[in-house]
Amino acid sequence: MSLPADLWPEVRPEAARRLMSAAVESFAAVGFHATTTRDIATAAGMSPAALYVHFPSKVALLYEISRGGHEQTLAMVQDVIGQAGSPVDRMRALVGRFVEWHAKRHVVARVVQYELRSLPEEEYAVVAALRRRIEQAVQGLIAEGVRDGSFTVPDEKLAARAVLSLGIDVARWYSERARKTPKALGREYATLVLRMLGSSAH
Amino acid sequence: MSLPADLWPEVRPEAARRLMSAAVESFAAVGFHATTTRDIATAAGMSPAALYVHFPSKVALLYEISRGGHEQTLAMVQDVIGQAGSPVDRMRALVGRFVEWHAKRHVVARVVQYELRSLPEEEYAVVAALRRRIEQAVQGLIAEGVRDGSFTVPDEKLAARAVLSLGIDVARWYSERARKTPKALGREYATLVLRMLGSSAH
DNA sequence: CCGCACGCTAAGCGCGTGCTTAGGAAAGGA
DNA sequence: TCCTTTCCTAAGCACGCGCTTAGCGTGCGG
Repeated sequence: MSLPADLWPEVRPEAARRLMSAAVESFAAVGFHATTTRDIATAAGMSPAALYVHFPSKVALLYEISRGGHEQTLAMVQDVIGQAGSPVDRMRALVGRFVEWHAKRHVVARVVQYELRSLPEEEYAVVAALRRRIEQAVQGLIAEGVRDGSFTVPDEKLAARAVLSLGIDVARWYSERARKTPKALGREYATLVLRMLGSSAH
Repeated sequence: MSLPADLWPEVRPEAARRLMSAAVESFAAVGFHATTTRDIATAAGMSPAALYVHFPSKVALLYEISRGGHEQTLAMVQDVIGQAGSPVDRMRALVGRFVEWHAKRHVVARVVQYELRSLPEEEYAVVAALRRRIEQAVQGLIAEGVRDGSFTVPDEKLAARAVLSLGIDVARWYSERARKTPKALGREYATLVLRMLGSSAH
């Protein structure tokens, strides 16, 4: 379960990035509370005290990872939805990219999606606001498709939730041993989603 | 977030059941590792030492909850799939029941679905075997539908995984504040799934 | 009525945790 | 060449954890 060094290329110094990478691996593997600062530091090739040079606390490290991952996801969703194209085309692209991201980055996606409750209240509120924006963007796209007749769903909010569920749950089960590439998975899931939304154009 | 006392009616004595209920609540709320034996015992109205009268360890408590939940789920899946009826009818019933179970029992479902990695290796193997049987049963039903022409999916295994993902992810987001009842949610998700599987009979 | 068994508690143990502190090494700038 | 800053380590602190133990109370059976 390797983590590309390009996950957070902008993080400086390199030692902080190594700590984040080590933290992501362990948070994904065993969870935030089962991960110790000694685990993180050792995996980063440092002593436990070094963690506190770069981060104020262990949970601050989780917050950086969580916020960054959510910001990346929101930016990607907004980028796709903001493109020109029919709701069907944009939904196909959105699901393809969303699922691909969760498959390709399933390690960090697992932390992003499943360690929310380990965040303190204020930090959780920040991340929850990002999540709402993602869901609202997807729901908006579905509403557009309903208006122009491409989609037929009785409950737009529920449909948005189902679409996101499929992508989010990829983080739970995808692994390097999966036979399907992230891109292929994204394409197939896009087909499933368009059918689910009642689109005949697929 | 209340838990019906009928979740494990067969567990005796009543003190053990109170401990399991308290454990489920806390495991669902903050996770296995963030839950302490003092948390569990206090919520059950006992001292920490009392836990060890009924369970050999904290993780044994988790295993009881996890195995029981998986057995209930497998029994329900096998019951539905074993009924007479077309693949479309049985899939509609299956998704309806599966989603309803995860919504209604979202607290224990959250423990069942998201605390697997906290189980020791041998206990995990037992639960993983139960999960494979669930997935194989769903995949078998999809294959039947493909054979009789009711479903059209390029990848039966992936379709089974997507179907289960929708249900499993309900455990993550459903709450008492959800506007939709578990039964209504099950019905709507069944419609979405039948469309997803390419069935026109819905 | 007495003794035994069961269920529980109070108190504690040994260990591991998140985080702190004092000091050292290396690099860079004056 | 010397001083300052940055990054790190070794060592440790205070606390909380999972679990154990000795003893008590209650209920039941002989």
